[in-house]
Amino acid sequence: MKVVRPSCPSCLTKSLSFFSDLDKFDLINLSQNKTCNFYKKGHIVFYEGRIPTGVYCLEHGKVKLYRVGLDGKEQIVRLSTPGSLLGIRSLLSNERYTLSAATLEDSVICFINKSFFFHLTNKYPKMNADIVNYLCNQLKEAEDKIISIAQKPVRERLAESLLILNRVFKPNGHSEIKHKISLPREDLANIVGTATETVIRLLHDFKDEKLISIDGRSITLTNINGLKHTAKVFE
Amino acid sequence: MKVVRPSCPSCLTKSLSFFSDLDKFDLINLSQNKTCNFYKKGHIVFYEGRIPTGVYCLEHGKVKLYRVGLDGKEQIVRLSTPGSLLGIRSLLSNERYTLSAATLEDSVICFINKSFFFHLTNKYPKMNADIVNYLCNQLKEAEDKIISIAQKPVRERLAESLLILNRVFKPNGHSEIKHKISLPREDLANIVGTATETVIRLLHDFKDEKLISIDGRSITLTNINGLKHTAKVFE
DNA sequence: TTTGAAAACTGACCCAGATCATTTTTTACA
DNA sequence: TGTAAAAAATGATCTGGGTCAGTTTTCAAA
Repeated sequence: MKVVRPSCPSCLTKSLSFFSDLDKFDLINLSQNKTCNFYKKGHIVFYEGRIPTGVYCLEHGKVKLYRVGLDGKEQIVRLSTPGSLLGIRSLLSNERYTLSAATLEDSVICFINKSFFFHLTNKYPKMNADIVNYLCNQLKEAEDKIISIAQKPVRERLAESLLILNRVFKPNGHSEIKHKISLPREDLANIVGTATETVIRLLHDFKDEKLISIDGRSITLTNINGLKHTAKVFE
Repeated sequence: MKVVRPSCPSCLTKSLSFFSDLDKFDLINLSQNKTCNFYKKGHIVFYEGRIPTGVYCLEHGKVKLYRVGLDGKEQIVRLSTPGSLLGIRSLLSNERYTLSAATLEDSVICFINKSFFFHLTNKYPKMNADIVNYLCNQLKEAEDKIISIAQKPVRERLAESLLILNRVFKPNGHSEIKHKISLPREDLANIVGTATETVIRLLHDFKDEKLISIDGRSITLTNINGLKHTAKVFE
């Protein structure tokens, strides 16, 4: 875990994040009050059960938030992309982390301590409003997931998850370009809430149905509308 | 749906709610700015898809929040008890309702319009903090439910749900007294995320195992620790 | 370029829990 | 108090998808 020193005023993900309204002075301040680390793929950012002492800001890379069940099986609850704050829920409600976070690829993650973060939220009311909005969105997505897992068969859920991953894993701003989803089948299974073997079998079916193409470990969606149809997603 | 007129300053659920810090003046103001209705058991408070114009405050009774799937099967996402605000998530994130709300028993529910509600949240910063906390809790509970549905067998989930219902349906403050859970088996199934017949069979098993007693339609938990054990809940 | 460990894949088998059809019990209300 | 409709209960059957035990492929490091 290497220490790196990106500066906040020039941070590329700033515009995506909660810090977009900070003035120049506070951005420099933020730069000085944060610590920033490089995490190799697969490394753990924080563990469930630990007490938060601040908040993590994902600058580059991808992170999974998950919980490990009694039988050792993990359930991925959410994926995070650059600009997201990790662990903010536990910090705000003053509780231990209820999820663990691990990187899905090499990532750069900054850490901002509690007191400085709250100093900022107090100074910028807009930040508070953004945070409320963020929590609302997460709640909506969590409720969607409850309904999806409770009611839809695995086939539909997998199609749904592939569509979501396609959005999440898309390179910045290039929505039209076909890109690869590169995630172990096991992680995919832990997102969908099923067994790895079932994911593999269904991916094979999807390939036969020309919905996706598989190249080694990575997946490309070749028929988005077809997938929406099999996912029974209509909007 | 009868109009009733309980006064906010003397509202019994005030102390449980987000309005506990309002001064006398604003409580009287709130009384005058709200409309309050009596809803018979089973009636709908709001429908998924509608645009919120304010927020509902449950004064008396019980409410289920649910979504109906494509096949007509409903999934209950959450239950609300007196003092809760209904529909606040959609109001705050300025979206349509994503869930429907219906009463589980005769209830009294007040409605506070958007502008007056935001007037209050602006005036009382504590209200904002309480709301953030409330959202955090709901998010945590939603995430718990995702993991529970994805990983636990129905038997464990049913035991878990009975324990939660026992807390939710408990008469005010009397935690030690054994009371009846009176909820149709179908609703119970829609909470757990399973078929009604499966709930009935498992309740029968629980009865045989002396974990609960069944009296007609209502259920009493007779062995809380036993249920915790079958639910694999440890805290 | 080789190689060995990890990931992906395949096949066989099985069971938790869904579905459907029917009977019995409960409860609301005439 | 009787009765009809709703809810609960029971039985039979079926299947989606989990589990286990292997084989094959991929890929990163030597």
